[in-house]
Amino acid sequence: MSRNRPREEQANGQGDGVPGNGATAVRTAANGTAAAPASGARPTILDLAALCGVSPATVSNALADKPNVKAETRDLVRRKAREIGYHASSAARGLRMGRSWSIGLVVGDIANPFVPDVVRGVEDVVWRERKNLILCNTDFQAEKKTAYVRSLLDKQIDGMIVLSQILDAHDMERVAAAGIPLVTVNRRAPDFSTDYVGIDNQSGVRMAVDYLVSLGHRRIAFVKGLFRSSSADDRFAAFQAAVQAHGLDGDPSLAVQGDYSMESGDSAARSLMALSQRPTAILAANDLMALGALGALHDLGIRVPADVSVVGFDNIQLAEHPLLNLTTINHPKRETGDAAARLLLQRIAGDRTEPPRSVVLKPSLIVRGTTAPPQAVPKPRRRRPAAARGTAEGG
Amino acid sequence: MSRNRPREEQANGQGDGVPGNGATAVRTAANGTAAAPASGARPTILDLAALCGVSPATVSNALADKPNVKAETRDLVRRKAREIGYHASSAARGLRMGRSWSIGLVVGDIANPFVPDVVRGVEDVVWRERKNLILCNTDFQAEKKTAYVRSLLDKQIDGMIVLSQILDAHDMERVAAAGIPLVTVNRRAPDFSTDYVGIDNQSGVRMAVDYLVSLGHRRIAFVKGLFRSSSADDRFAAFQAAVQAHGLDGDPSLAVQGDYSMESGDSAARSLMALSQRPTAILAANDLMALGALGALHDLGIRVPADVSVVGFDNIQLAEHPLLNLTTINHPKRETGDAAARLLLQRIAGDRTEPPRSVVLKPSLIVRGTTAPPQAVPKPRRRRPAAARGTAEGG
DNA sequence: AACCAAATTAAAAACGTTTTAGCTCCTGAC
DNA sequence: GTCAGGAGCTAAAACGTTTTTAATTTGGTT
Repeated sequence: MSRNRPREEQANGQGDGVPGNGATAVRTAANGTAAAPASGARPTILDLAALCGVSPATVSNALADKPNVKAETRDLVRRKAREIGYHASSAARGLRMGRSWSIGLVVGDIANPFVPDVVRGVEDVVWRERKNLILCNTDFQAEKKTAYVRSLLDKQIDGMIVLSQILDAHDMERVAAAGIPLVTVNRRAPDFSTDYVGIDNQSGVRMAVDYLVSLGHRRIAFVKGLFRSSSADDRFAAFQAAVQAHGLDGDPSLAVQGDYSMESGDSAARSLMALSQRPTAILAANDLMALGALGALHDLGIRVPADVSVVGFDNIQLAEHPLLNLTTINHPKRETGDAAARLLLQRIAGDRTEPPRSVVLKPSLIVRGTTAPPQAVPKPRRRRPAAARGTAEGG
Repeated sequence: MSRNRPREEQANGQGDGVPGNGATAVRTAANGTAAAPASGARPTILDLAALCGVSPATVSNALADKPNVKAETRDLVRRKAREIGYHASSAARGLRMGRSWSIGLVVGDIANPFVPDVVRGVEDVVWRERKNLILCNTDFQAEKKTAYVRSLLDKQIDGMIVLSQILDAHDMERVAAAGIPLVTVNRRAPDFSTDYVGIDNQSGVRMAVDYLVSLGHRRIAFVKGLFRSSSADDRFAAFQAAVQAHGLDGDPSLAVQGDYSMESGDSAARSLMALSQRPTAILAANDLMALGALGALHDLGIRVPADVSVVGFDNIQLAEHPLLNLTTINHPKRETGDAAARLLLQRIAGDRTEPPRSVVLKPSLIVRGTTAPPQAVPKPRRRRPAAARGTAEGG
């Protein structure tokens, strides 16, 4: 190892007395006393220190822009560092400082079209601080969740964002014990103990129901989401409340269970259409199920929106395709990720003992082509009923 | 700090002379000599060693299941480790061993519906080895790409997967110099120097063209993808070759430039329909553009597939929705991620000097409802022409 | 009883940083 | 001419592992 004698090197470099003289330093490195790193291995702070004729401590301080190093020296170090392509080892730094400059992002299923958009939001702000994102896909399995959390803690992540699911008590406790900040998204910790970002599900559902009622609908069906994922309960509860508020028919057979998948939306619609007294409108707890319903209705030859109106929730990217043209409640996905990341970064930088904060984003109604007054046009279907309505943001 | 005197502790534990005696060890820990970790801080290997009355080296060996430790001791250590919740610090381990058990995944835009599916494939296999995935979203920006690569190298990642883009020469060189394995996906390194996973674009496009020709189409338009993303050139070249092979009209105005976005598909279709001599079929380099075209045709009142057939490429999730029902070429996305991860893991575990390998996956034709013989039904549009065709896998 | 090989374990040296405590100049004030 | 104080730097101690080398114990033979 060439770097076993920094002492000599330092004396040498110092003796030159001209720290600003790059040529001298280069010659020093090249003349056989071997300040340059071994060819293959990446340079360490010792190599750089030797090359600059200063101590590792000074190199560290110079690169960190600490005030206790002469401007001249700082610049020299910086220049040489760039020259030899020196970059501090994250592992060493992490070990010493007890952090990793990466944040863990725990999602249920990255392939769900809702998720990547919020991931984008997170990435955007995390990137600005040059932190890394560790993606953990749990498939909603408890075991995988626990294992990932443990792994993240071992890595001493700076913080953690959990999307559309909750950690079990043990994991939660571990995270708290490790003192790493946690932001939950779309699903609150049972004890409200963490920072939280979500959407006002109640007002979102309310908007949808109000709108349908304003169109004249009285029998409105609801396709529920799965309990384990984002606030399905909230949305259903809100639906029930809204229905009651309007004094509508609270027929329990109008509420059917889905699991947030397109298939479940498909079968939900089929079972609803099999009812002796059909609903005139279907509100689904997410867009995927709404789209599934749309597909089923199409297959059944039931016209949308002439025979049945359909409303989704989330406003995923493809919902606005002219052939789908789904009326839905917009969930600000990117903003959600953005807010979660901001909250997390603030918590990381600031006081960890402050009480938990919440950010509740506002949904909005997006009226497209799958909604109309009930029994509107009992004639043969026109080319694209209500398509001319276009995309308008309501609320 | 309670852990400042491991020496005494060890001597103490050793004096007991009964390493197998758990009770003794526990008493040792409890009797005030402080073998237990300080309340808040997480336990280190020293704490555990003291608690078990053995040296840190033995603990390490025991946990790593090295053969040179007595079964009895190993079990004791394991038990106690679990008891106090000991987990090795990744930073320390990484520093010592020069690796990080995480792999970097560089994507252009996670919000592109194609991407999450391949990410799932990667995650699945990476998870099996309990490695972490660091997600890097480059937005196809050179600067962001370079910065991420550097950050990944600082982290001493075990390996790297780059999706649908290429690293510039400098970055490539850095990665090579660091000796970390790299797998490129959908886009080969210019010098073929890395492992590669892709799809046979040529045969995919060929299938699509063959199918359209077999339906009777002679004027087939092509919507090109953007150079910077996945093998747009390959697909266009393959299109030209196929057209030529069938002796079709090679009218250059039938090839229009897109950028893989839905909007570009929309405007491509509009400009194609503005031609004095319209194409009877449109083949797009990806599904998003094909769906964009579908939307535009719908707006223009042009019937699909009666007036114009549309074929996509990739088979993204929503392409199979009954209302879109897009005929397309399936790109095995999950398998792509799977293969890339496998290749990478093999390279990490095995010989890094072996010549680079390639995995080229086979596309397949998925016939759905957006294709039909040209001029098939010049009568008023039926409810869903060709919908009954359903989903059949061809090829 | 002594010796040897094998089986276990311990000690110590890395790994590459950051930070604390001190050291050495130098400057200006007394 | 000394002293205080600050600027600029260095030495050395962590941080928590793994691995190499050395030491010790164990058990079997003579």
